[in-house]
Amino acid sequence: MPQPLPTSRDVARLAGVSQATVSYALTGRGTIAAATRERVLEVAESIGYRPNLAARSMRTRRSGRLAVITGVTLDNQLRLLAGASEVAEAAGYVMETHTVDGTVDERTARVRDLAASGQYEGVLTLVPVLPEALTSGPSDRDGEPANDGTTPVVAEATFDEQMRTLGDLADASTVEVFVETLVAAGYRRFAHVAGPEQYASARARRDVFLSAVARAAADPATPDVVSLGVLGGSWSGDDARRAVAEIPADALPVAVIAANDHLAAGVVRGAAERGWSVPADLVVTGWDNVEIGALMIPSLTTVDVDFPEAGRAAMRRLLAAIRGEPRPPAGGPIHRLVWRESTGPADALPT
Amino acid sequence: MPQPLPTSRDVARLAGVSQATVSYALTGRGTIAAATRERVLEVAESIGYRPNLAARSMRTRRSGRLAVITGVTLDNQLRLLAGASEVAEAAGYVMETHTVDGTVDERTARVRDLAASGQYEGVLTLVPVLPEALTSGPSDRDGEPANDGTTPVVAEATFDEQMRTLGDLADASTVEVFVETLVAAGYRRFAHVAGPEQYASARARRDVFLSAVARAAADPATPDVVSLGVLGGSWSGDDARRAVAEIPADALPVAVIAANDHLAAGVVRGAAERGWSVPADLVVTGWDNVEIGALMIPSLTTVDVDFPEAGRAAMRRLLAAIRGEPRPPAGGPIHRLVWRESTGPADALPT
DNA sequence: CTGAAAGCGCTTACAG
DNA sequence: CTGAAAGCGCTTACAG
Repeated sequence: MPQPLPTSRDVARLAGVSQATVSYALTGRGTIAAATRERVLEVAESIGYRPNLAARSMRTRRSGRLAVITGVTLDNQLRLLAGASEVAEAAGYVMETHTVDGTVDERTARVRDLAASGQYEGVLTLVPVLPEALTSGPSDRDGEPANDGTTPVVAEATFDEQMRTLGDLADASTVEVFVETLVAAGYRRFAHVAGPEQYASARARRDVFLSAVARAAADPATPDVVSLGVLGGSWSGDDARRAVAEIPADALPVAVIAANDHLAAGVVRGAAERGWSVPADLVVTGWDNVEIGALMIPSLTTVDVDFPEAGRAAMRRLLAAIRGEPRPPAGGPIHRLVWRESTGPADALPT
Repeated sequence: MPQPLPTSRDVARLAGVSQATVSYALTGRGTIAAATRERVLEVAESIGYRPNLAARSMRTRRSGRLAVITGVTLDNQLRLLAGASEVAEAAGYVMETHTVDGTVDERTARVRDLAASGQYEGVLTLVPVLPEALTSGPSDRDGEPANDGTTPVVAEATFDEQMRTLGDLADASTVEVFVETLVAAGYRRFAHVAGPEQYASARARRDVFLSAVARAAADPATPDVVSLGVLGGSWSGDDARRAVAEIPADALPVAVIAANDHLAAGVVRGAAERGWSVPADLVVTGWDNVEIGALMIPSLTTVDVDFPEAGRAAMRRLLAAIRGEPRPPAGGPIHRLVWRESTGPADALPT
């Protein structure tokens, strides 16, 4: 049933040339007369010839394929993948996606395994892994080479020695801006509704929250700033809703930094259930700029994350590593604060 | 720098056997003594031998790879892909994702091209294409073979002769349940906030809305049921918010069927801007069951869509086509109505 | 139960 | 500028 596909030998026979000439005509590599080249291309086209990529790959030892490791949970990963795929395709690579689950060690093992498989010219992981799985490019000054293999492995995010996460997406420094801005606007009591401990981004946001509030409290100008603590600990908006019950009633007005928009939506709902008004009694910030957040009542103050750009940047780093080029310069910032109704009227806050 | 990976010849030499024996030991195909097999496996393991898949593929003429075509827009696609990938991996295939954009004709051409490339054992498209791009399996009674190629092509959704979409995800029949239930609850004036014309799912929801309202109006028991028309026409929640302005003020109470949750959120906000209360003055339904919809005030009545199952089902159909098996039986329903606050108190509506 | 040999479809020095 | 030949790493009849 599977009728044989035409091969370069067929093209050669029909065009009255050798297989080598067909190869030269198609790849544009050797030297070849324009007329010959044209005739070969015509014949190839006419019989619907498509080079067998497996054969080509075996001969050239280049698979033209990249592996991208993604996690199971976040919807945002698709936008990351779209950005990465855009850059990979433009560079002539096909991207294969592998989904991993499990602990850091398991993810790290999976990444090493894919790199060792020899099937790929490079591996990009969008989920954090231990540094030992990564190769460092020739000009990558800031990390010691850990993977001695031959396949470059690059990560969007990695763990440093204290198991903190480094990477664009895990950068939580905008939480500091939230806190400072709200302190300047007069808020004194702060709470954080955190995401799960095992998420690097969740830990980063929590840590920045705690240090920013501590710094404000240490500031002689605002000695009355106080942290009401870290609540929650999952990505469930319903948990966030329940967490509002733990905020003391006499703490109003209170400012809540939620680890993402779903949690922020839960906080709004939890506040309503206690008869609190947002933003009059409680202000809240989210993260991710989910589309619906702009339409909620009140609309959510949040952090817009340029996922496609993060994906593109990560893929650019992988391509550079494959080509032995220096690590490309960082692109623009991928985080942007979006102030909306959930933190009060715009004129009460800086833009 | 790229130090050569060990080959089956290396394993053979080290184990003191022939290359053929190594192949038999690894694939478990020929007949081989248990002791020999074990020794070969040990050697292979010890030198970290991994078969070169390109070479194997060239010899067996089986690539072990499937192409999945996905669109650029919907976040939900990731969940579809996850389901499809689960089934593909379990069957021993690697899945490669290709993103397409453009018109139906362009998408159709792209799918045909991928099928003709000979790189894949099968192609699954999650975006609608014309039937001419599809192959029909040997036992696929309900469609004539259009693609004469050798690579099976299966679609999650396809267009019929009237360019209507057929497929699980495009099934909009639950819109009918929304309308009928709201008519039974006493609502008489209905509006639809539609998605973009070029989306099959948007067209299907609009069509079912129109026919369901027409049917209710034709029912002697409810002759006063009336359609206020189709508003909107994009996936932008902000457009939906503005569309509320087109609803006549004297139409209250009104029931709005929105094509998805983002649009429904826009409708809620648009209603608030006109001083209308949801659900007292206006009830609204969405689609997709986005996580945040359960936390909004009011929470959104919606349709939960089992995207992973839709992906699994589509991949099962592709695998059956590849194996020449009959089309697998349909799984359970992938749509489930979720009644929430945006259509009024639960006790006023059936569950 | 095991090995020698052919061949999958390409590309690439090397001659001419 | 073009062709003959080798070889990428596997698998698979076919002998033995």
